[in-house]
Amino acid sequence: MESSSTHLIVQALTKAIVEHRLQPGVKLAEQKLADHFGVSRTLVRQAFLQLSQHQLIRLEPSRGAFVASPSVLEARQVFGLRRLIEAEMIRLLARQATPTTIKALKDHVASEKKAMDRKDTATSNELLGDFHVRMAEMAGNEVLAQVLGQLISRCSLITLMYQSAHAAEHSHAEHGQIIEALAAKDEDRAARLLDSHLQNVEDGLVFEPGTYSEDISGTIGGTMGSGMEPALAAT
Amino acid sequence: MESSSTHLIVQALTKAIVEHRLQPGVKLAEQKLADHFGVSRTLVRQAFLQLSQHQLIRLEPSRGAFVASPSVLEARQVFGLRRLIEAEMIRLLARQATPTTIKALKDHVASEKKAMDRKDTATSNELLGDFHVRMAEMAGNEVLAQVLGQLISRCSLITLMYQSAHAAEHSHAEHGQIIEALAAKDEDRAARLLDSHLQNVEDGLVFEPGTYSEDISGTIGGTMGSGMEPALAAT
DNA sequence: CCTGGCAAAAGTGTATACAATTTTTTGCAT
DNA sequence: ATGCAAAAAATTGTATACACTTTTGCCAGG
Repeated sequence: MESSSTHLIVQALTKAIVEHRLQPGVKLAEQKLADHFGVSRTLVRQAFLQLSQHQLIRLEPSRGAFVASPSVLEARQVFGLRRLIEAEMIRLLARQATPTTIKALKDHVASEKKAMDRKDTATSNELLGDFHVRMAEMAGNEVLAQVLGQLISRCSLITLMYQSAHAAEHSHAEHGQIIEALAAKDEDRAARLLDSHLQNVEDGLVFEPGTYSEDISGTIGGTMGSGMEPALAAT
Repeated sequence: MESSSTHLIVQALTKAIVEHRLQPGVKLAEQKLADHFGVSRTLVRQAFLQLSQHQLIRLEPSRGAFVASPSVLEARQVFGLRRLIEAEMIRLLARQATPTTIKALKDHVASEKKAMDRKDTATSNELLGDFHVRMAEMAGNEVLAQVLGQLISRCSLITLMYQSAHAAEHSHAEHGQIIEALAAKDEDRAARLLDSHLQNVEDGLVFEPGTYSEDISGTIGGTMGSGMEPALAAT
């Protein structure tokens, strides 16, 4: 089992959702997507199942799949869990960080910068999120990295829905500061910086009830891939 | 989407795996299970996809589904993450625990005892694990409860594979102590107790390389349900 | 003009069919 | 007997078919 076709579809849809080319609440029709990817509904459905487990879409019985629109409560809980996990993670990392680790993280932040400089918001959003996963990986716990990875995917959706105008220009700079603290083996400072980093993003969210219309049937398959630039929304 | 039939199959298989009626490495044939549940392979496959995301089975392309056999490394990482998450969780809980909370937890531990008294190892294992999920739920973060729930499922597999003879008779008693600390709003003590609780279980594991044969094709569909008593293996 | 309800269209849920792959069996030579 | 090769059987991967549910569009009645 586990065809790679399915995996490709999952990746394509995840990217589209995380990059906000598919907006929260939009319906995903099986046949349309099947045609778009040139496969049968079977594979699209398999992809749906995986995406729903990642909480990127929600499945309604007999009604279909919709891009998830996380509630305010859920948003707070996801951020809460991230803070909780990452707080400990970074202490682990600080204790065992080698020059190689630091170098890798610095390289990562450098590519963040490159993406931002050329105004490639899609890529820079992705990289800004990946920074945290990178840290988890280097803390030497794949399970942690995996769980955190999923939480961060969900954060992309959340930031799209609730992030206020200005948002995350600071994220990149804060990443740099965190690395410095890690390099200096200053566990406490690193933890403090990371926590306020996450707190900043969370505080930047505007939690207003009932934004986003439920099923503006956007041009799904049509724009997929050629899509417009996504909004800035990162961590 | 999301038929409840699929969900039933997932639950049945999860139960069978967690209760150790299906041993690590055993192959799960689609048609056999389909016949057993009286459905088509389609639904079994959907169930497989979900189980693989929960890391309870692994899918090998063109070869099929096998009950997962977590590596030593993975076992340590899962426990590591649990310790990390639960350490903070219990502090949250201690701060906001109400008499109602305490009552609910006490009731839970009471049902643990009942199951243990009547030597119902399957149920008591389940309840011992659920205790931790209960705490997560009461800490008021569903996302946390959900993530922790998955980790605990994986722990069942791990304890089966690596738990030494005596194992977790202490778990039940330790749960009681934790509740007392929570009731007393003694955050530090609760955290300490929980941490050593998890540490105890982890220490009880014997990590020896290459136990468990890979594909002893056990009587899968045949014994499902009537199965032998599972080993004691809990948290 | 709005509303309720019925029929058609579209879409989802599950089973089955068929192609592709892997595993097992068979038969032959060493 | 043992090992290898080809054939047969079993199993998985994907597509398609069909039943059932939801949505849409239309028309009659208010």
